[in-house]
Amino acid sequence: MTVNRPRGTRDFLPANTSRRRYVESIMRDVARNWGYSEVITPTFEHLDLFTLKSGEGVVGELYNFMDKGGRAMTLRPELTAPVMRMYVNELQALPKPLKLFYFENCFRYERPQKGRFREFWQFGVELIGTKKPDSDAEVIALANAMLKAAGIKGDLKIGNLAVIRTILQELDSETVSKIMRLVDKKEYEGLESLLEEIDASEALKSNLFRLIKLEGKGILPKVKEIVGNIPEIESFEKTLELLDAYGVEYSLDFGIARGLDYYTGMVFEVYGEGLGAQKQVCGGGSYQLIQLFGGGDVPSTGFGIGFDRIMEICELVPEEPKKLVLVSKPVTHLEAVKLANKLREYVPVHIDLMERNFKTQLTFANNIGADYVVIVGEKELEVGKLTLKDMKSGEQELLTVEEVIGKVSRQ
RNA sequence: GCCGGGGUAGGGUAGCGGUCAUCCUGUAGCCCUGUGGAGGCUACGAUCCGAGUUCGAUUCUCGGUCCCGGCCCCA
Repeated sequence: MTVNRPRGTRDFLPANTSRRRYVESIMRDVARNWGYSEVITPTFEHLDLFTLKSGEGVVGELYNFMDKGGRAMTLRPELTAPVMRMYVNELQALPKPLKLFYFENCFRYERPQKGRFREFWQFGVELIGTKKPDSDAEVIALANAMLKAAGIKGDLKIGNLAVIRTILQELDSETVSKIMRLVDKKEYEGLESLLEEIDASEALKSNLFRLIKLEGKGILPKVKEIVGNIPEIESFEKTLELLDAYGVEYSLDFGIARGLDYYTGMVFEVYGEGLGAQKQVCGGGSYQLIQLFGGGDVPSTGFGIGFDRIMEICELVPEEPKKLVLVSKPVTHLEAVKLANKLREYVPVHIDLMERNFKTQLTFANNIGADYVVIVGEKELEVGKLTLKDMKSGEQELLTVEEVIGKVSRQ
């Protein structure tokens, strides 16, 4: 009987793993260069953390369990809530703005499909303590920079929930949620019948439909016509101005509603090219969560990047280091081991571990795509040198250890 | 939770009620005890699981499971 991977999980083979690590390191570098610090939170948390944020309904999509002390726990389904919890628990006194990022695996009990797994990796950023136009702009620009660094082509759409909330202000919050959901999905027929059902005013209906049908970059004046010059628009305008300065390309979409209610103002999403039904690679916005977890009235802005979806369309390939195989004979093997120790300070070195004969060691070098073979044989040791063979050209020369090091570590 | 398409050695495949289940590739070893990529030989290795139909099931039926895509959901 063989044991298989749990459903919705993946094994990452060497080539894939090295690609993932490579892209990961590129994205980490970008975040660090923007002044963000990495944090790690626990793989599992109290179930409450997530039901508090997303409602009891999420339990169905969680890998939750009772621990041996009878506590309700769950593997984390996302990282914004844990990071906010961490902030409330121990980071409240740090100077603002507080700039954090994370890159961890998350777990959701869902039906797997293209770009959706039960264990998946999320890269994300949280900027805590401000909601000025500059902070919104920086977060969007950082998301854009990270995706760009990973070579991802996608559509960036930016919206602002204050606008739609202004239009819907006369309605109760439950109805607002329903409407936002339909707006987000662009289900206009369903929206129309819902508005009919709740007997919404003509003004509301026409304002709403005018708003969500606006597209493109220069629509802000029209938005002002619809909702008036509310302060949020002024601030939003500054954010966009800053984004232009950052050189970020985007379009506006006031139909972005982003699921839950804690998003307050700016929201944005990025859709990757070349993905299936699950093509959103990045989503974020400004939100209010800290109070919910027992902290102060502190605003934040953040985003999450679906790393697995990035890898699906990312074409970056890391440059592999030169590989070297040491070929030895039984009588020279100990010398070869000593040499391996030395060479491993410079390049990845393979040495025979299977007591194979000379020829088979060479075949092995060929099979693993070695760039160099260093022969440690009697003839070489007699004259205190080594044979370096270039596996591409087949050429070989007799060199001292220092000369070998010089040659193989040159690139 | 729902819908569709799938599941034959590690990877890729053929067979589709009836001899020992096909071929390619891979891995290990040998031919070949100091020179790789070719060739030959040998070994390893599979019908997803369970029930049913049948004299007989890899093949047909049902259920499960897993994979792929989609729906729902998407924090």
